[in-house]
Amino acid sequence: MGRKRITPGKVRLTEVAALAGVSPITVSRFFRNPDTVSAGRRLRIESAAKDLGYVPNLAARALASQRTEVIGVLIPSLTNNVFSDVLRGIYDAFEGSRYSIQLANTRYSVLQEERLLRLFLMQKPAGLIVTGVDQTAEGRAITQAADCPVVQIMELGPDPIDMMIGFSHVDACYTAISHLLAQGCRRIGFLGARMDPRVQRRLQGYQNAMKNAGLFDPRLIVTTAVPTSTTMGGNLFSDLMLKAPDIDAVFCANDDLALGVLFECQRRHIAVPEQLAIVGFNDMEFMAAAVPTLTSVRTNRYEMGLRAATMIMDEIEGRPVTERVVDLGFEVMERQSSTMQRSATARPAQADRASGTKW
Amino acid sequence: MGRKRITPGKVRLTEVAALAGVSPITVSRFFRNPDTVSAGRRLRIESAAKDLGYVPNLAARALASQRTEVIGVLIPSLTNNVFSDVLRGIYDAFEGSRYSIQLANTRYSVLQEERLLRLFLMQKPAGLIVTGVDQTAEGRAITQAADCPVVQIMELGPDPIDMMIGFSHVDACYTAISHLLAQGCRRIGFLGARMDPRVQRRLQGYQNAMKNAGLFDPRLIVTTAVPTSTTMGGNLFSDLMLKAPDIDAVFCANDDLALGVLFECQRRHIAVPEQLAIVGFNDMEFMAAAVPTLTSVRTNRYEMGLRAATMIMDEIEGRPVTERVVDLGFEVMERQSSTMQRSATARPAQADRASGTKW
DNA sequence: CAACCGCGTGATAGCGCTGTCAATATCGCT
DNA sequence: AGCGATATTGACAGCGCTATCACGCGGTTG
Repeated sequence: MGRKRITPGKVRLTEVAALAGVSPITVSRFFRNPDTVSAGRRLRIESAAKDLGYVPNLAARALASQRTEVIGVLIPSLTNNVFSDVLRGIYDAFEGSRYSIQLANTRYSVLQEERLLRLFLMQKPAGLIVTGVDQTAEGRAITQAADCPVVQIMELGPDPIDMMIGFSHVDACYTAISHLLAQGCRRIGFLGARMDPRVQRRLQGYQNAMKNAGLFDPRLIVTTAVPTSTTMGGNLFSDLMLKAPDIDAVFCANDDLALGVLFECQRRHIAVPEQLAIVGFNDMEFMAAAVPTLTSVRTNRYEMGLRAATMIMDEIEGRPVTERVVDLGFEVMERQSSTMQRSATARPAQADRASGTKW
Repeated sequence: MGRKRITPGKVRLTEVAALAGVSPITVSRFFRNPDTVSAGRRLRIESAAKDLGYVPNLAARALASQRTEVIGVLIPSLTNNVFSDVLRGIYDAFEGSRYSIQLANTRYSVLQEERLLRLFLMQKPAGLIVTGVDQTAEGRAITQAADCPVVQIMELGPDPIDMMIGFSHVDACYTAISHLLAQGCRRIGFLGARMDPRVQRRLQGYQNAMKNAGLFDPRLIVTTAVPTSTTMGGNLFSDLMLKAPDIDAVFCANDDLALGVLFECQRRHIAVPEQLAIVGFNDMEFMAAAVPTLTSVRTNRYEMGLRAATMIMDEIEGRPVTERVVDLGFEVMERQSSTMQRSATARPAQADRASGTKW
């Protein structure tokens, strides 16, 4: 004969309604949209709820309303600090709201991403934040089919699923290389690890810049599929020195690599920037503290997370989102490692000892 | 007269049951515990569910069963990479399980932590992972009252809420300082930022070691409440040099600070380790790549997250957790920045230029 | 002055699943 | 063969909330 559950001092909508002298549905309305309830009842309900210590049951709400208040966030890595900045922005934006964040790690795999997308979507999330623009066709399709706001973050692309916020990695790298060219560098190496889609777009920007300058040489490019690390920066740089000992600058697809290159230069007594200029990407905090200070491309990661979250909430709550594709831009932070007063002649880096070491 | 919702091709437990020729409750049992259903029906249900593309409705499950499958995780910071390693372990462990992780950021505030604890507990989570042992009394009480497994991570303490996994920060720092003393260092500085409870315990370990050696001097300690950063490492070191110019070693409460100190030494032409030994804490990846390589205290953060999650799952699923307090230990990774063959006489660091710089 | 609108409110009937208990089938044993 | 014990299975009645529709009421409209 069914369950005979005893629900002792449980506080439900009904209890609040009884105390406030209204119907349960009115209490429900009060919690979802106070404005639809007349002022008098509003006050009575409010105090009744407080007196009883009422806490809404989210599972019941989700079941009855057929939707959840979960925001799904898909990022490729939990270790890469680039994403922790974005995440902080997202969490800060949703802090105190009724939405809760469901975070998942795609590990840079589009297949994993599609699987997780599917997993999230079957729970009918209130919104979705996904990294990058390289979802599988299937993943795009099911995401588009789900009618919830979606923001793609970290980069820009021609065909947003819904909304988009990021910057052009191609342009960012192109600009960084242009800066090196303006400093008189001619043999500029490219170091990249992991080679996820965003790093590949940076490589594209590098190639564009070098080809435009008539300086492209495939031997200047050294990459690996292995995840990035400082140690890897040193290793990649060592490889590069074997392939192209005459380099006068290195662009690193991220700052960890750049730090590794700096250390390797110290090990090899290569003067930075006199013999070799270094430029990184992301502008992590340590770049400005290094000796010499390291040039990098600043990206607005915290703001990206913050605004992505805001766009989602605006969309959900019916506030029109006019800017559906937001370019957050970037800035080349020119520091000691790439700025020099010198002639535009190439000076190879293959020295065994530094002559005018600054550090 | 109630809703007349049209539920077109919706696949519920009932639909699967109809196709499989069993009752809905049997299908429900099949999904929760396949062993309780006879083999014949098991196969029929399995294929029926697959044919129909059945997806369980988690909200309905949570409402009916009065519990969720949410694991709450409370960490103090999303930026500090120490926690991203732990998180990675936690996410890896729960990957593919039925549990979903709810992450929240206490921002190093016990009040925030208590608020979030309350927030989580009212949703009846399946488990809870909290950072550290310094919850408010109120926070401890409500957490203990909730009957779900709880793991405190990152450190150890005398009175676990439920389970605990970490290591002794006091011992770890004591051991690191002992290493420096064994190397002949006498005037060992302590640099700390943020000064959260764990850093304070490291300071305690430092004080114990220095007092035991009869070398304690409060002027050797420089701390700040500001969050840690590489730049801050340089700043704190500069302060220390003003207060105690005769230091021959610096212990940094984390690796960012240590890197900042290294850079500041390069700026000031102080030879490491000849004039100044440096030891960090956490053993981030870059420590082994620096020039000179930097000594640090390795902690098993990934494993900590992994095992905390495993303990939670074991507890939930009725597998007895015998080791309810796990000491993961630590290891002093002795590297160039703190190892030297030299006499035990103090050599002050206040040089203006390096004589035998290695880098 | 009837028709109409919109606001605030309430009654009703689920949302899709599981706890509880009863019923039946299966088995081992005396 | 008879009996209790053990696995399987099912019926029923909610879990706590919200979608939907209905209604009353004051104010506008033609």
